[in-house]
Amino acid sequence: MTKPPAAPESRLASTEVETHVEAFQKSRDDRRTELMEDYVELIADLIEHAGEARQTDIAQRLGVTQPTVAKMLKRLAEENLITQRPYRGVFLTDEGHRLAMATRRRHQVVEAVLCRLGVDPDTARNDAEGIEHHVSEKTLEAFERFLKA
Amino acid sequence: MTKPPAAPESRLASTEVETHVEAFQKSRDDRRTELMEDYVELIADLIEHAGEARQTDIAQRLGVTQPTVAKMLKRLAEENLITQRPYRGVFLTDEGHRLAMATRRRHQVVEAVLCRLGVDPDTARNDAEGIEHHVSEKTLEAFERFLKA
DNA sequence: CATTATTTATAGGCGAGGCTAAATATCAAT
DNA sequence: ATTGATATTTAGCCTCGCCTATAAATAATG
Ligand SMILES: [Mn+2]
Ligand SMILES: [Mn+2]
Ligand SMILES: [Mn+2]
Ligand SMILES: [Mn+2]
Repeated sequence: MTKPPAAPESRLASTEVETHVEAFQKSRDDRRTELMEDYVELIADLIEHAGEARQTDIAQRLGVTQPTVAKMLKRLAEENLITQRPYRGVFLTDEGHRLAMATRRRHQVVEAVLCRLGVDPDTARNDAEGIEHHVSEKTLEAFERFLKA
Repeated sequence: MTKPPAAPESRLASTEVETHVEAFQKSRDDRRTELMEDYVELIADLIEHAGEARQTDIAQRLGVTQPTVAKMLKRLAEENLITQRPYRGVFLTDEGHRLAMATRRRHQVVEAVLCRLGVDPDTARNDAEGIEHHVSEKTLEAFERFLKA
């Protein structure tokens, strides 16, 4: 559209535009859930390794301030991913736990793939922390097949 | 910190925390530049394939409204990535062009790697649109080695 | 050249995600 | 039990990225 269908590139334009916009929309969508995934994954880790997940611990690990964490935890509670007992730490709901485990799996698989491709462990961990949120189920399965081979 | 150094896991805790926080900070940092990268890459594509990049075209491709694009273009101009000539479209500065080419390279390499690993083309394109922004130079080089092998 | 269509600009609003500062509440220790 | 340290809550404030509605400018057309 925008210009009449006479221009040479316009013939394929409409489908091209649709596939393009789909990718960008998925990307924006992923961005909205990235933080929630990092939180539940971190909370699961803290509970397993430290026995509890308090706001200050979470803040320290994420590198943000504690009031920032407090506000986000409210959102996570509203979304039924966690419950809170003041001064007793944060706990995952069943739904939160499922999301945490799914995120952890993706994180591990992505990191392992990077390592297998010769990336050094530090870089692999750092890059995986961002990449993990954009890996679809299909891509994840392809990664797992690659690791098994 | 937080607890005395007596707890069993605390011995490694301090370095663990630092590496963890580094990954999250990189992830947040990448998120800040994601959008700018998508814009300049798209603008380069539009100029090459359509001869010009107007606000309405950009909006249509990204799947957002035109005022959203107008506002973002102001930011990109402030950051010296683009220049604008009203009703004549958007143009990349040298800096913007360099960023666009770097982003395009990453996009193509990531998409190619996914395809090589057996991901179908549509999924590869969609996932690459998000993953590309979190791939460091080291990982990119590993990807390129993998593709050559 | 006057009218219409398209493009761009502007105003105002909303939620997410970050911050600092200050008030509360709990915990720990003397 | 009092005091001091630590943890949590709350209150503003900011920027970014999205939106709708509208106005203004330009382009295209009869
Ligand atoms: Mn992450
Ligand atoms: Mn992770
Ligand atoms: Mn992208
Ligand atoms: Mn891209």
